[in-house]
Amino acid sequence: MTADPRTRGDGLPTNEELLPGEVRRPDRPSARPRRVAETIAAARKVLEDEGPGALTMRRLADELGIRAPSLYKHFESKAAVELAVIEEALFDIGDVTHRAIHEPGAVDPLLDLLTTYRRYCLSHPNLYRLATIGHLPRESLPPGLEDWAGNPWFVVTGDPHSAQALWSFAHGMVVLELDDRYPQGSDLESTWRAGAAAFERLTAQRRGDGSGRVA
Amino acid sequence: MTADPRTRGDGLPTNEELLPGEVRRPDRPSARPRRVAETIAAARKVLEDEGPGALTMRRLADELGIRAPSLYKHFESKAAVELAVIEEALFDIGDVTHRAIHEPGAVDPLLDLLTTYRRYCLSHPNLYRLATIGHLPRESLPPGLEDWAGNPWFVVTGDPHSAQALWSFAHGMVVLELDDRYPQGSDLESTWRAGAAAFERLTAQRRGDGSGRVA
DNA sequence: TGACAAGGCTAACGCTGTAAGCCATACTGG
DNA sequence: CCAGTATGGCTTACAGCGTTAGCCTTGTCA
Repeated sequence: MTADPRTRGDGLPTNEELLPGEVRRPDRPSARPRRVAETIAAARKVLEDEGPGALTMRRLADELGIRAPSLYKHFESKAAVELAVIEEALFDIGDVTHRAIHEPGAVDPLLDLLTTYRRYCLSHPNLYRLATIGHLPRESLPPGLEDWAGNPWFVVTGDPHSAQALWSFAHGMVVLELDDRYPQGSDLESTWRAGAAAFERLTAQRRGDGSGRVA
Repeated sequence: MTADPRTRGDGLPTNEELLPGEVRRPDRPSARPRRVAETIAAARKVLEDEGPGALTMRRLADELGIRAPSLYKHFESKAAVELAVIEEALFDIGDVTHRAIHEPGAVDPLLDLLTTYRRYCLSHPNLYRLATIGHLPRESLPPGLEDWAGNPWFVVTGDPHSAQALWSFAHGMVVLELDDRYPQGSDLESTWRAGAAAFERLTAQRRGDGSGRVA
Protein backbone atom coordinates (compact mmCIF):
# COMPACT_ATOMS: atom_id res chain seq x y z
CA MET A 1 0.00 0.00 0.00
CA THR A 2 1.42 3.35 -1.05
CA ALA A 3 0.45 6.82 0.04
CA ASP A 4 -0.28 8.05 -3.47
CA PRO A 5 -4.05 7.94 -3.84
CA ARG A 6 -3.69 7.41 -7.56
CA THR A 7 -2.16 3.97 -7.09
CA ARG A 8 -4.47 2.14 -4.75
CA GLY A 9 -4.14 -0.95 -6.88
CA ASP A 10 -7.65 -2.08 -6.07
CA GLY A 11 -9.52 -0.68 -9.02
CA LEU A 12 -11.22 1.91 -6.86
CA PRO A 13 -11.45 5.55 -7.84
CA THR A 14 -8.65 7.86 -6.89
CA ASN A 15 -9.30 11.15 -5.21
CA GLU A 16 -9.46 12.94 -8.53
CA GLU A 17 -11.99 10.51 -9.91
CA LEU A 18 -14.57 10.73 -7.14
CA LEU A 19 -18.08 11.47 -8.36
CA PRO A 20 -20.05 14.38 -6.90
CA GLY A 21 -21.12 13.39 -3.42
CA GLU A 22 -18.93 10.30 -3.37
CA VAL A 23 -16.98 9.47 -0.25
CA ARG A 24 -13.64 7.75 0.08
CA ARG A 25 -13.37 4.22 1.39
CA PRO A 26 -12.11 3.62 4.91
CA ASP A 27 -9.12 1.29 5.15
CA ARG A 28 -9.66 -2.43 5.40
CA PRO A 29 -8.41 -3.62 8.77
CA SER A 30 -4.65 -3.99 8.64
CA ALA A 31 -2.86 -7.31 9.10
CA ARG A 32 -4.54 -9.41 11.75
CA PRO A 33 -2.95 -12.22 13.74
CA ARG A 34 -2.76 -15.37 11.65
CA ARG A 35 -5.33 -17.39 13.57
CA VAL A 36 -7.78 -14.53 13.60
CA ALA A 37 -7.53 -14.14 9.84
CA GLU A 38 -7.84 -17.89 9.34
CA THR A 39 -10.91 -18.03 11.53
CA ILE A 40 -12.65 -15.22 9.71
CA ALA A 41 -11.88 -16.82 6.36
CA ALA A 42 -13.16 -20.19 7.54
CA ALA A 43 -16.29 -18.62 8.98
CA ARG A 44 -17.04 -16.89 5.74
CA LYS A 45 -16.47 -20.02 3.73
CA VAL A 46 -18.60 -22.25 5.95
CA LEU A 47 -21.37 -19.65 6.06
CA GLU A 48 -21.46 -19.08 2.33
CA ASP A 49 -21.16 -22.75 1.41
CA GLU A 50 -23.43 -24.34 3.99
CA GLY A 51 -25.58 -21.65 5.52
CA PRO A 52 -25.91 -20.16 8.99
CA GLY A 53 -26.83 -23.49 10.59
CA ALA A 54 -23.37 -24.83 9.82
CA LEU A 55 -21.59 -21.87 11.38
CA THR A 56 -20.85 -23.21 14.84
CA MET A 57 -17.81 -22.79 17.02
CA ARG A 58 -17.07 -26.50 16.90
CA ARG A 59 -17.33 -26.61 13.15
CA LEU A 60 -15.14 -23.55 12.85
CA ALA A 61 -12.55 -25.11 15.12
CA ASP A 62 -12.63 -28.29 13.04
CA GLU A 63 -11.78 -26.28 9.94
CA LEU A 64 -8.70 -24.96 11.73
CA GLY A 65 -7.72 -28.28 13.26
CA ILE A 66 -8.26 -27.12 16.83
CA ARG A 67 -10.94 -27.44 19.51
CA ALA A 68 -13.82 -25.05 19.97
CA PRO A 69 -12.80 -23.56 23.30
CA SER A 70 -9.46 -22.55 21.82
CA LEU A 71 -11.26 -20.11 19.55
CA TYR A 72 -11.95 -18.05 22.65
CA LYS A 73 -8.26 -17.26 22.85
CA HIS A 74 -8.78 -15.15 19.73
CA PHE A 75 -12.40 -14.03 19.83
CA GLU A 76 -14.55 -12.92 22.72
CA SER A 77 -17.61 -14.72 21.41
CA LYS A 78 -19.23 -16.19 18.35
CA ALA A 79 -20.83 -12.80 17.77
CA ALA A 80 -17.35 -11.30 17.48
CA VAL A 81 -16.46 -13.77 14.73
CA GLU A 82 -19.67 -12.95 12.93
CA LEU A 83 -19.01 -9.25 13.30
CA ALA A 84 -15.67 -9.65 11.55
CA VAL A 85 -17.40 -11.47 8.70
CA ILE A 86 -20.04 -8.75 8.54
CA GLU A 87 -17.29 -6.18 8.27
CA GLU A 88 -15.83 -8.04 5.29
CA ALA A 89 -19.24 -8.28 3.70
CA LEU A 90 -19.85 -4.55 4.07
CA PHE A 91 -16.49 -3.81 2.45
CA ASP A 92 -17.31 -6.16 -0.41
CA ILE A 93 -20.78 -4.75 -0.95
CA GLY A 94 -19.37 -1.24 -0.84
CA ASP A 95 -16.68 -2.11 -3.37
CA VAL A 96 -19.17 -3.68 -5.74
CA THR A 97 -21.64 -0.82 -5.56
CA HIS A 98 -19.02 1.91 -5.82
CA ARG A 99 -17.65 0.19 -8.88
CA ALA A 100 -21.17 0.02 -10.33
CA ILE A 101 -21.65 3.78 -10.24
CA HIS A 102 -18.32 4.21 -12.01
CA GLU A 103 -19.25 2.10 -15.05
CA PRO A 104 -17.71 3.92 -18.02
CA GLY A 105 -20.35 5.28 -20.36
CA ALA A 106 -23.25 4.34 -18.14
CA VAL A 107 -26.53 5.77 -19.34
CA ASP A 108 -28.57 4.74 -16.32
CA PRO A 109 -26.51 4.69 -13.11
CA LEU A 110 -29.51 4.08 -10.86
CA LEU A 111 -30.60 0.98 -12.73
CA ASP A 112 -27.00 -0.18 -12.96
CA LEU A 113 -26.65 0.13 -9.22
CA LEU A 114 -29.83 -1.84 -8.60
CA THR A 115 -28.83 -4.55 -11.04
CA THR A 116 -25.37 -4.87 -9.59
CA TYR A 117 -26.69 -4.94 -6.04
CA ARG A 118 -29.22 -7.59 -6.88
CA ARG A 119 -26.68 -9.78 -8.64
CA TYR A 120 -24.19 -9.58 -5.77
CA CYS A 121 -26.75 -10.23 -3.04
CA LEU A 122 -28.37 -13.15 -4.78
CA SER A 123 -25.02 -14.79 -5.33
CA HIS A 124 -24.02 -14.36 -1.66
CA PRO A 125 -27.30 -15.02 0.10
CA ASN A 126 -25.99 -16.17 3.45
CA LEU A 127 -23.34 -13.51 3.65
CA TYR A 128 -25.87 -10.85 2.74
CA ARG A 129 -28.39 -11.98 5.30
CA LEU A 130 -25.79 -12.12 8.04
CA ALA A 131 -24.61 -8.62 7.23
CA THR A 132 -27.98 -6.92 6.87
CA ILE A 133 -30.53 -8.70 9.04
CA GLY A 134 -30.81 -8.27 12.77
CA HIS A 135 -29.16 -5.95 15.21
CA LEU A 136 -25.69 -4.66 14.40
CA PRO A 137 -23.33 -3.26 17.05
CA ARG A 138 -22.29 -0.39 14.84
CA GLU A 139 -19.96 1.10 17.42
CA SER A 140 -17.74 -1.93 16.86
CA LEU A 141 -17.42 -1.36 13.13
CA PRO A 142 -14.64 0.70 11.56
CA PRO A 143 -15.79 4.32 11.65
CA GLY A 144 -17.25 5.43 8.35
CA LEU A 145 -17.72 1.93 6.96
CA GLU A 146 -21.50 1.98 7.01
CA ASP A 147 -21.64 5.47 5.56
CA TRP A 148 -19.24 4.60 2.81
CA ALA A 149 -21.05 1.37 1.94
CA GLY A 150 -24.32 3.27 1.64
CA ASN A 151 -22.82 6.20 -0.23
CA PRO A 152 -23.54 4.97 -3.80
CA TRP A 153 -27.27 5.24 -3.11
CA PHE A 154 -26.75 8.87 -2.30
CA VAL A 155 -24.61 9.44 -5.36
CA VAL A 156 -27.25 8.13 -7.76
CA THR A 157 -30.19 9.89 -6.13
CA GLY A 158 -28.67 13.14 -5.01
CA ASP A 159 -30.44 13.42 -1.69
CA PRO A 160 -30.38 11.43 1.53
CA HIS A 161 -34.07 10.60 1.73
CA SER A 162 -34.32 9.28 -1.79
CA ALA A 163 -31.12 7.38 -1.14
CA GLN A 164 -32.50 5.67 1.95
CA ALA A 165 -35.79 4.97 0.22
CA LEU A 166 -34.07 3.47 -2.82
CA TRP A 167 -31.79 1.34 -0.69
CA SER A 168 -34.77 0.18 1.36
CA PHE A 169 -36.53 -0.84 -1.82
CA ALA A 170 -33.49 -2.77 -3.01
CA HIS A 171 -32.99 -4.44 0.37
CA GLY A 172 -36.65 -5.38 0.57
CA MET A 173 -36.55 -6.84 -2.91
CA VAL A 174 -33.42 -8.83 -2.20
CA VAL A 175 -34.47 -10.33 1.12
CA LEU A 176 -37.93 -11.19 -0.12
CA GLU A 177 -36.46 -12.76 -3.23
CA LEU A 178 -33.91 -14.70 -1.19
CA ASP A 179 -36.64 -16.00 1.06
CA ASP A 180 -38.83 -16.86 -1.90
CA ARG A 181 -41.60 -14.62 -0.65
CA TYR A 182 -43.05 -13.52 -3.96
CA PRO A 183 -45.87 -15.49 -5.53
CA GLN A 184 -44.77 -18.31 -7.75
CA GLY A 185 -44.09 -17.23 -11.29
CA SER A 186 -43.58 -13.57 -10.38
CA ASP A 187 -41.77 -11.59 -13.04
CA LEU A 188 -39.27 -10.00 -10.70
CA GLU A 189 -37.31 -8.32 -13.48
CA SER A 190 -40.41 -6.24 -14.15
CA THR A 191 -40.78 -5.51 -10.47
CA TRP A 192 -37.22 -4.26 -10.26
CA ARG A 193 -37.84 -2.13 -13.34
CA ALA A 194 -41.01 -0.73 -11.80
CA GLY A 195 -39.12 0.30 -8.69
CA ALA A 196 -36.29 1.73 -10.73
CA ALA A 197 -38.74 3.72 -12.81
CA ALA A 198 -40.40 5.12 -9.71
CA PHE A 199 -37.14 6.40 -8.31
CA GLU A 200 -35.83 7.59 -11.67
CA ARG A 201 -38.84 9.84 -11.98
CA LEU A 202 -38.44 11.00 -8.42
CA THR A 203 -34.84 12.07 -8.86
CA ALA A 204 -35.45 13.44 -12.34
CA GLN A 205 -38.25 15.60 -10.96
CA ARG A 206 -36.08 16.67 -8.06
CA ARG A 207 -33.43 17.78 -10.54
CA GLY A 208 -36.02 19.78 -12.39
CA ASP A 209 -35.29 18.38 -15.83
CA GLY A 210 -37.84 16.78 -18.10
CA SER A 211 -36.50 13.26 -18.19
CA GLY A 212 -39.13 12.13 -15.74
CA ARG A 213 -41.66 11.89 -18.53
CA VAL A 214 -39.96 9.64 -21.01
CA ALA A 215 -41.06 6.02 -21.19
CA MET B 1 -70.42 -16.44 11.75
CA THR B 2 -73.30 -16.24 9.28
CA ALA B 3 -73.40 -16.95 5.58
CA ASP B 4 -74.60 -13.49 4.64
CA PRO B 5 -71.53 -11.63 3.44
CA ARG B 6 -73.06 -8.37 4.58
CA THR B 7 -72.88 -9.34 8.23
CA ARG B 8 -69.36 -10.55 8.79
CA GLY B 9 -69.23 -8.69 12.07
CA ASP B 10 -65.52 -8.04 11.78
CA GLY B 11 -65.56 -4.59 10.25
CA LEU B 12 -64.31 -5.92 6.95
CA PRO B 13 -65.90 -4.96 3.66
CA THR B 14 -68.84 -6.95 2.43
CA ASN B 15 -68.94 -8.28 -1.09
CA GLU B 16 -70.69 -5.17 -2.32
CA GLU B 17 -68.11 -2.90 -0.75
CA LEU B 18 -65.01 -4.44 -2.29
CA LEU B 19 -62.77 -1.97 -4.05
CA PRO B 20 -61.73 -2.59 -7.65
CA GLY B 21 -59.18 -5.38 -7.63
CA GLU B 22 -59.82 -6.24 -4.00
CA VAL B 23 -60.03 -9.87 -2.98
CA ARG B 24 -62.09 -11.47 -0.21
CA ARG B 25 -60.47 -12.72 2.96
CA PRO B 26 -60.04 -16.45 3.47
CA ASP B 27 -61.58 -17.79 6.66
CA ARG B 28 -59.61 -17.80 9.85
CA PRO B 29 -58.95 -21.37 10.93
CA SER B 30 -62.04 -22.72 12.67
CA ALA B 31 -62.11 -23.82 16.30
CA ARG B 32 -58.92 -25.59 17.26
CA PRO B 33 -58.44 -28.01 20.13
CA ARG B 34 -58.13 -26.14 23.40
CA ARG B 35 -54.47 -26.89 24.07
CA VAL B 36 -53.51 -26.00 20.52
CA ALA B 37 -55.23 -22.64 20.80
CA GLU B 38 -53.69 -22.01 24.22
CA THR B 39 -50.24 -22.86 22.92
CA ILE B 40 -50.51 -20.51 19.96
CA ALA B 41 -51.77 -17.71 22.19
CA ALA B 42 -48.95 -18.27 24.66
CA ALA B 43 -46.39 -18.40 21.87
CA ARG B 44 -47.59 -15.13 20.46
CA LYS B 45 -47.58 -13.48 23.84
CA VAL B 46 -44.11 -14.67 24.79
CA LEU B 47 -42.74 -13.72 21.39
CA GLU B 48 -44.22 -10.25 21.36
CA ASP B 49 -43.38 -9.48 24.98
CA GLU B 50 -39.91 -10.96 25.26
CA GLY B 51 -38.57 -11.57 21.79
CA PRO B 52 -37.62 -14.65 19.80
CA GLY B 53 -34.97 -15.72 22.29
CA ALA B 54 -37.65 -16.36 24.89
CA LEU B 55 -39.75 -18.50 22.58
CA THR B 56 -38.61 -21.98 23.61
CA MET B 57 -40.55 -25.16 24.00
CA ARG B 58 -39.76 -25.31 27.70
CA ARG B 59 -40.85 -21.74 28.26
CA LEU B 60 -44.03 -22.35 26.30
CA ALA B 61 -44.79 -25.43 28.34
CA ASP B 62 -44.22 -23.43 31.53
CA GLU B 63 -46.86 -20.94 30.42
CA LEU B 64 -49.34 -23.81 30.09
CA GLY B 65 -48.27 -25.54 33.29
CA ILE B 66 -47.00 -28.65 31.52
CA ARG B 67 -43.63 -30.06 30.45
CA ALA B 68 -41.98 -29.40 27.14
CA PRO B 69 -42.22 -32.90 25.65
CA SER B 70 -45.99 -32.84 26.15
CA LEU B 71 -46.22 -30.09 23.58
CA TYR B 72 -45.32 -32.68 21.00
CA LYS B 73 -48.69 -34.32 21.60
CA HIS B 74 -50.20 -31.26 19.91
CA PHE B 75 -47.55 -29.96 17.54
CA GLU B 76 -45.12 -31.79 15.33
CA SER B 77 -42.30 -29.37 16.04
CA LYS B 78 -41.47 -25.91 17.23
CA ALA B 79 -41.62 -24.79 13.62
CA ALA B 80 -45.27 -25.87 13.53
CA VAL B 81 -46.05 -23.66 16.52
CA GLU B 82 -44.29 -20.78 14.85
CA LEU B 83 -46.17 -21.40 11.63
CA ALA B 84 -49.48 -21.08 13.45
CA VAL B 85 -48.32 -17.77 14.91
CA ILE B 86 -47.19 -16.62 11.48
CA GLU B 87 -50.63 -17.44 10.14
CA GLU B 88 -52.23 -15.26 12.80
CA ALA B 89 -49.82 -12.48 12.02
CA LEU B 90 -50.62 -12.62 8.31
CA PHE B 91 -54.33 -12.41 9.07
CA ASP B 92 -53.75 -9.46 11.35
CA ILE B 93 -51.55 -7.63 8.87
CA GLY B 94 -54.08 -8.30 6.14
CA ASP B 95 -56.93 -7.00 8.26
CA VAL B 96 -55.06 -3.85 9.15
CA THR B 97 -54.00 -3.08 5.59
CA HIS B 98 -57.37 -3.87 4.06
CA ARG B 99 -58.98 -1.56 6.57
CA ALA B 100 -56.45 1.12 5.67
CA ILE B 101 -57.45 1.21 2.02
CA HIS B 102 -61.09 1.57 3.08
CA GLU B 103 -60.56 4.72 5.11
CA PRO B 104 -63.62 6.86 4.42
CA GLY B 105 -62.78 10.02 2.51
CA ALA B 106 -59.16 9.10 2.03
CA VAL B 107 -57.34 11.48 -0.29
CA ASP B 108 -54.12 9.47 -0.52
CA PRO B 109 -54.72 5.71 -0.17
CA LEU B 110 -51.14 4.81 -1.02
CA LEU B 111 -49.68 6.99 1.72
CA ASP B 112 -52.36 5.82 4.12
CA LEU B 113 -51.43 2.23 3.42
CA LEU B 114 -47.75 2.91 4.00
CA THR B 115 -48.43 4.80 7.21
CA THR B 116 -50.71 2.10 8.56
CA TYR B 117 -48.30 -0.64 7.63
CA ARG B 118 -45.42 1.14 9.30
CA ARG B 119 -47.37 1.78 12.46
CA TYR B 120 -48.51 -1.82 12.78
CA CYS B 121 -45.12 -3.34 12.06
CA LEU B 122 -43.24 -1.07 14.43
CA SER B 123 -45.65 -1.86 17.23
CA HIS B 124 -45.34 -5.62 16.67
CA PRO B 125 -41.66 -5.97 15.82
CA ASN B 126 -41.11 -9.55 16.89
CA LEU B 127 -44.31 -10.81 15.37
CA TYR B 128 -43.53 -9.02 12.15
CA ARG B 129 -40.02 -10.38 11.90
CA LEU B 130 -41.19 -13.90 12.57
CA ALA B 131 -43.84 -13.65 9.89
CA THR B 132 -41.76 -12.02 7.18
CA ILE B 133 -38.13 -13.04 7.57
CA GLY B 134 -36.73 -16.39 6.57
CA HIS B 135 -38.13 -19.29 4.68
CA LEU B 136 -41.87 -19.88 4.84
CA PRO B 137 -43.48 -23.24 4.01
CA ARG B 138 -46.28 -21.63 2.06
CA GLU B 139 -47.89 -24.94 1.16
CA SER B 140 -48.79 -25.26 4.85
CA LEU B 141 -50.63 -21.94 4.96
CA PRO B 142 -54.37 -21.58 4.28
CA PRO B 143 -54.76 -21.25 0.52
CA GLY B 144 -55.15 -17.67 -0.57
CA LEU B 145 -53.89 -16.17 2.68
CA GLU B 146 -50.69 -14.75 1.28
CA ASP B 147 -52.42 -13.38 -1.80
CA TRP B 148 -55.14 -11.78 0.28
CA ALA B 149 -52.66 -10.25 2.72
CA GLY B 150 -50.73 -8.71 -0.18
CA ASN B 151 -53.80 -7.60 -2.05
CA PRO B 152 -54.00 -4.03 -0.70
CA TRP B 153 -50.69 -3.23 -2.37
CA PHE B 154 -52.22 -4.18 -5.65
CA VAL B 155 -55.38 -2.20 -4.97
CA VAL B 156 -53.49 1.05 -4.37
CA THR B 157 -51.08 0.66 -7.29
CA GLY B 158 -53.23 -1.00 -9.89
CA ASP B 159 -50.64 -3.37 -11.27
CA PRO B 160 -48.76 -6.33 -9.86
CA HIS B 161 -45.24 -5.10 -10.45
CA SER B 162 -45.79 -1.74 -8.84
CA ALA B 163 -47.54 -3.57 -6.03
CA GLN B 164 -44.60 -5.86 -5.37
CA ALA B 165 -42.16 -2.98 -5.67
CA LEU B 166 -44.13 -0.84 -3.25
CA TRP B 167 -44.47 -3.66 -0.76
CA SER B 168 -40.75 -4.39 -1.04
CA PHE B 169 -40.02 -0.77 -0.29
CA ALA B 170 -42.28 -0.84 2.74
CA HIS B 171 -40.83 -4.11 3.99
CA GLY B 172 -37.28 -2.88 3.50
CA MET B 173 -38.06 0.30 5.39
CA VAL B 174 -39.68 -1.54 8.26
CA VAL B 175 -37.02 -4.17 8.79
CA LEU B 176 -34.20 -1.68 8.51
CA GLU B 177 -35.96 0.63 10.93
CA LEU B 178 -36.64 -2.23 13.35
CA ASP B 179 -33.00 -3.23 13.24
CA ASP B 180 -31.87 0.36 13.68
CA ARG B 181 -29.94 0.27 10.43
CA TYR B 182 -30.34 3.86 9.36
CA PRO B 183 -27.74 6.42 10.37
CA GLN B 184 -28.39 8.06 13.69
CA GLY B 185 -30.66 11.05 13.44
CA SER B 186 -32.18 9.99 10.13
CA ASP B 187 -35.44 11.71 9.31
CA LEU B 188 -37.35 8.57 8.42
CA GLU B 189 -40.65 10.36 7.98
CA SER B 190 -39.07 12.15 5.05
CA THR B 191 -37.70 8.89 3.71
CA TRP B 192 -41.15 7.31 3.81
CA ARG B 193 -42.54 10.36 2.07
CA ALA B 194 -39.84 10.16 -0.59
CA GLY B 195 -40.73 6.55 -1.30
CA ALA B 196 -44.42 7.31 -1.30
CA ALA B 197 -43.87 10.18 -3.72
CA ALA B 198 -41.87 7.95 -6.04
CA PHE B 199 -44.63 5.38 -6.26
CA GLU B 200 -47.42 7.95 -6.42
CA ARG B 201 -45.83 9.39 -9.52
CA LEU B 202 -45.33 5.95 -10.97
CA THR B 203 -48.95 4.95 -10.61
CA ALA B 204 -50.23 8.37 -11.60
CA GLN B 205 -48.16 8.18 -14.77
CA ARG B 206 -49.39 4.67 -15.42
CA ARG B 207 -52.96 5.90 -15.15
CA GLY B 208 -52.14 8.59 -17.66
CA ASP B 209 -53.38 11.52 -15.63
CA GLY B 210 -51.38 14.59 -14.81
CA SER B 211 -51.09 14.25 -11.07
CA GLY B 212 -47.56 12.93 -11.41
CA ARG B 213 -46.27 16.44 -11.81
CA VAL B 214 -47.57 18.16 -8.73
CA ALA B 215 -45.17 18.78 -5.87
C1' DT C 1 -65.39 -54.99 31.13
C1' DG C 2 -61.93 -54.48 27.82
C1' DA C 3 -59.87 -51.76 24.21
C1' DC C 4 -58.16 -47.80 22.88
C1' DA C 5 -57.05 -42.89 22.28
C1' DA C 6 -55.60 -38.59 24.48
C1' DG C 7 -52.49 -36.29 26.99
C1' DG C 8 -49.76 -36.00 30.67
C1' DC C 9 -44.96 -37.55 32.67
C1' DT C 10 -39.58 -38.70 33.20
C1' DA C 11 -35.22 -39.78 31.30
C1' DA C 12 -32.17 -39.14 27.98
C1' DC C 13 -29.63 -37.79 23.59
C1' DG C 14 -27.03 -34.81 20.77
C1' DC C 15 -26.41 -30.33 19.83
C1' DT C 16 -25.23 -25.39 21.07
C1' DG C 17 -22.17 -21.45 23.19
C1' DT C 18 -19.00 -20.88 26.65
C1' DA C 19 -16.35 -20.90 31.42
C1' DA C 20 -12.58 -22.82 34.17
C1' DG C 21 -8.39 -24.46 34.68
C1' DC C 22 -4.20 -27.01 33.15
C1' DC C 23 -0.01 -27.26 30.41
C1' DA C 24 3.65 -26.77 26.80
C1' DT C 25 6.08 -23.62 24.09
C1' DA C 26 8.29 -19.25 23.12
C1' DC C 27 9.87 -14.96 24.07
C1' DT C 28 12.22 -11.65 27.09
C1' DG C 29 14.59 -9.13 30.99
C1' DG C 30 18.02 -9.72 34.64
C1' DC D 1 21.63 -18.86 31.23
C1' DC D 2 17.83 -18.82 33.81
C1' DA D 3 13.33 -17.11 35.55
C1' DG D 4 9.09 -15.11 34.45
C1' DT D 5 5.40 -14.39 31.64
C1' DA D 6 2.41 -14.36 27.56
C1' DT D 7 0.44 -17.23 23.93
C1' DG D 8 -2.38 -20.67 22.50
C1' DG D 9 -3.37 -25.09 22.71
C1' DC D 10 -6.02 -28.78 25.63
C1' DT D 11 -9.87 -31.31 28.60
C1' DT D 12 -13.73 -31.08 31.36
C1' DA D 13 -17.94 -29.39 32.31
C1' DC D 14 -22.34 -26.70 32.46
C1' DA D 15 -26.76 -24.97 31.21
C1' DG D 16 -30.01 -24.58 27.69
C1' DC D 17 -31.87 -26.02 23.26
C1' DG D 18 -35.20 -29.22 20.27
C1' DT D 19 -36.57 -33.66 20.35
C1' DT D 20 -37.36 -38.95 21.06
C1' DA D 21 -38.72 -43.03 23.60
C1' DG D 22 -41.37 -45.10 26.63
C1' DC D 23 -44.48 -45.21 30.62
C1' DC D 24 -48.85 -44.23 32.97
C1' DT D 25 -53.32 -42.24 34.00
C1' DT D 26 -57.76 -40.84 32.55
C1' DG D 27 -61.91 -40.83 29.77
C1' DT D 28 -64.77 -42.84 26.19
C1' DC D 29 -67.17 -46.29 23.96
C1' DA D 30 -68.32 -51.07 22.13
